[in-house]
Amino acid sequence: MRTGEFQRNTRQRQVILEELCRLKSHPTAAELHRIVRKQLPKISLGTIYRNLDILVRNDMIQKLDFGGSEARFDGNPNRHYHLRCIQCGRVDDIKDLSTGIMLDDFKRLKGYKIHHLRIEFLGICPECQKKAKTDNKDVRRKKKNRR
Amino acid sequence: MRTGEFQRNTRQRQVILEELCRLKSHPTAAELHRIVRKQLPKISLGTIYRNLDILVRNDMIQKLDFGGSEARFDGNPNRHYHLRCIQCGRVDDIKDLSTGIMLDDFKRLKGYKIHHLRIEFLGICPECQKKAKTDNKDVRRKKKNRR
DNA sequence: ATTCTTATTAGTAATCATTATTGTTACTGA
DNA sequence: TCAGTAACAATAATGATTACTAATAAGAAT
Repeated sequence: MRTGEFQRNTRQRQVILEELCRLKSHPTAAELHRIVRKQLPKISLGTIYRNLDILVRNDMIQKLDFGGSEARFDGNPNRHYHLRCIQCGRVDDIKDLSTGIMLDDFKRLKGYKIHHLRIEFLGICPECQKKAKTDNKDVRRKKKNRR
Repeated sequence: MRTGEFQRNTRQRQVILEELCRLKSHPTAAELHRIVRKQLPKISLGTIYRNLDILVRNDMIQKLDFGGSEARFDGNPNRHYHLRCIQCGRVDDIKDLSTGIMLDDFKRLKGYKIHHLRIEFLGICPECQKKAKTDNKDVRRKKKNRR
């Protein structure tokens, strides 16, 4: 699945990726739509969503869907940390986490007034692990019985 | 705003808070609706949402709105860390973060298979800080000119 | 206790981000 | 050249949440 889930490199997808990577901001799908439309006036919001999804699945970009309303997208696929404004929703990168933290003891970071730090562990819970196992068995059985 | 934003202690709000605090799981609004309906069969989903919102604003519960679809709610208002299943959306508490991490070096935690750790800094960006200042000025001016 | 005020409710409609569907276009490989 | 299909634009559908409205009931005043 790594590379090449998609087999046609359309102009739409090229421009979406280009523009997203060029931007230092972390636009929402709608914002990106507005930007890409300057080059491709007929492109639809659905195409933006569809391609962003594909690019995420191919690890070429990141989807930043914290709570709140709209998800935001980051042209940098490498994991790094983010600063989010709880008022306007704006998202900034943190280049060097450790330095950033040392600098002023969590109170301020890139001009932000930090309210709190959220740490979240993402993984697969025990039940879903079990389910995945039995699902795999089912798949194997089905494969065997094919045709 | 701390306590007493609401002035009537309705049965609906009591039961919502009670049930949420009793549960160790972190139910969605819809799940909580199903549960509370056993005691108050006529309660509507809107009432659940409205009261959860009020309780959050009064720091009596927490809203856990990571990305994904539904937000989840936690009857414990004190900050602590969470484990989230990226498959089913289930959320568990982490009681002692440091011990938890030491235990098995991020690979496993409470039976979860950890995929990654998300760190997010939440705060107010420089622009919103400026805006807040001018807004306050406006408020002061308006107060002066009252009546 | 009874009345009064209005915060809160149930029920429902509206909103908004996102996803799915549909009919069409245009690659791609035979 | 043509069949098959990825991807498109346009638009409808979905699903969580919020807003609206008339009815209800909590708590104060009488």
